[in-house]
Amino acid sequence: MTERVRFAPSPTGYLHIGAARTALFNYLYARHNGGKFLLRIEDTDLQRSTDESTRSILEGMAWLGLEYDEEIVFQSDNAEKHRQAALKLLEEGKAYRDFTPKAENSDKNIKEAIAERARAQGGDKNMRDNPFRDLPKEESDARAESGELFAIRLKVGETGKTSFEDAVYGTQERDYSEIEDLVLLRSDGHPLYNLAVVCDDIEMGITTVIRGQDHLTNTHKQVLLYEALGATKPKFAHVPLILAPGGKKLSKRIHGPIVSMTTYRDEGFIAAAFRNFIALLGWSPKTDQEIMNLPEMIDLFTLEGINRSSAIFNFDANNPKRWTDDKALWMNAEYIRTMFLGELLPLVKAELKSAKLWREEYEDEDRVWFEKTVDLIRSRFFTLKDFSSQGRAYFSEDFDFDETALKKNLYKEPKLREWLPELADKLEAVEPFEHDAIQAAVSQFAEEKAVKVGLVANAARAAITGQSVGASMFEIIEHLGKMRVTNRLRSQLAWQNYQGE
RNA sequence: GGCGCAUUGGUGUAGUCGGUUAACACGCAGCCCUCUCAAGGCUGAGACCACGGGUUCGAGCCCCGUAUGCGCUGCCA
Repeated sequence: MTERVRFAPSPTGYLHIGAARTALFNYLYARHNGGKFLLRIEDTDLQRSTDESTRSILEGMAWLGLEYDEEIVFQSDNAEKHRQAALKLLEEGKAYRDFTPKAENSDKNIKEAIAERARAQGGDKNMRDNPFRDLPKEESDARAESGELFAIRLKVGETGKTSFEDAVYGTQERDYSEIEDLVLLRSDGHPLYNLAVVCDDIEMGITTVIRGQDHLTNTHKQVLLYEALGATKPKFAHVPLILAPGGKKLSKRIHGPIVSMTTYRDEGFIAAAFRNFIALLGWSPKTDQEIMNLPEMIDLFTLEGINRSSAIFNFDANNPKRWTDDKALWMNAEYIRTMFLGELLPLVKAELKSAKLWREEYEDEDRVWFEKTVDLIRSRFFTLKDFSSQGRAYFSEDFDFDETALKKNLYKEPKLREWLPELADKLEAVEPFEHDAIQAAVSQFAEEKAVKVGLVANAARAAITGQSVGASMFEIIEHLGKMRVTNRLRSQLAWQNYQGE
């Protein structure tokens, strides 16, 4: 039987990092087993669902390269089928009408309210005490016909327990006494989550459900539904949650854009790198290999490799250098410096375009120069953003001078103000304008001034690139060319704010 | 409150049928390389494997308890 799995996000916000990982795992599982990866948008909560969210989820998945098979299923389109299923269960006596008037829940602090109520009841709550549970059919029918509103609840058995085999957490059991008679259909006829999920999973022929561990207890209710509906239940695999530092829940409200997939795209992450990073949160190939491309990941992925404890996504909101997980940043840098140049170029192009630094010549007569530039500077960069910030001097004459570069490499030796233009004159005469000849010229110049080569080279770097760090100075000089280099060395721009030391 | 799940260095993870100096990666410190910074190479700090009891000649691995965290407990998803 071919495996069919699905990713089923509710469109109530952007694509959350945890959801993205769930999608990834589903995708990997499907591809590893030659199965189908389906997408279902769970938009049954009309109040909170938005098209904007759906678009953002789709964008995030496309960015990560998670292509789904078959048409997207919108859960709201199936509402009528869900209702029919509930009615069928009612007909068969497996569900009952509950005429209790709907309690108005203010959705503010609803979680706390529920927990509070549960605490007050203690552990003695009898899940089978609904007065309408055993209402005679005739009376129930009569009240319904008279127009009285009712919800439909599943009639959970008096004794017994549900059980299922979880591929990650092992055998799971739950006594019926712990499961309430869950509402299937709201009194306004609106089908609820558990019913909708089960109906759709059956309809879509889902064979394995891979989802967050927060659904582990929901699964027992769904197992009951599969049984009532006479359907065979799929395999289940619950994946551990991704938490914020300190083991707290990673939430949009508290942690902001750090949890959104789009943030990483917008902040210059390589999709392959981020995908690689989140794959390793809660899953391991059980080898020392960490850098994996998609085909390798697909090849190595198994449910057995998923572990049970939740992972912490590390970051420090107060430290700009650690705005997101260290390892994610490292991995992105690793990808930037080792990926095929041909794959990196379009990404750099997009970044330069958005920073208004892109010139069409880079794809035409300056193509080779552009490629060499990217290759020259990429090894020190962490994100694509660095190409337009730290790397700005390579693409524009209008760049800023880094404060450290100014103080450490220029202002410390005031004579450099005269020396640099002199160095420019010297370089002017270098022919051919190549690495070794340039190095010889700079060394000679340093010797004449009786200073270390490093002093001159670092000063030149500051004046030419605005940075205190970067590639070999001689390579940079050769690469940028005589014209730009001499102009920048003669320019007094860097000394504008010099106030003496 | 009840029920469920989890617990290996700061973080992500390895640890086969119980016998290891508890491994790898990120991060951190130092050294080498060097015109700087990365990269690379080398070295180091950091975990009595949450805690307490068992079982055993021997436990990170098995059992029980406790603590902590998380999840569920809704006519939300």
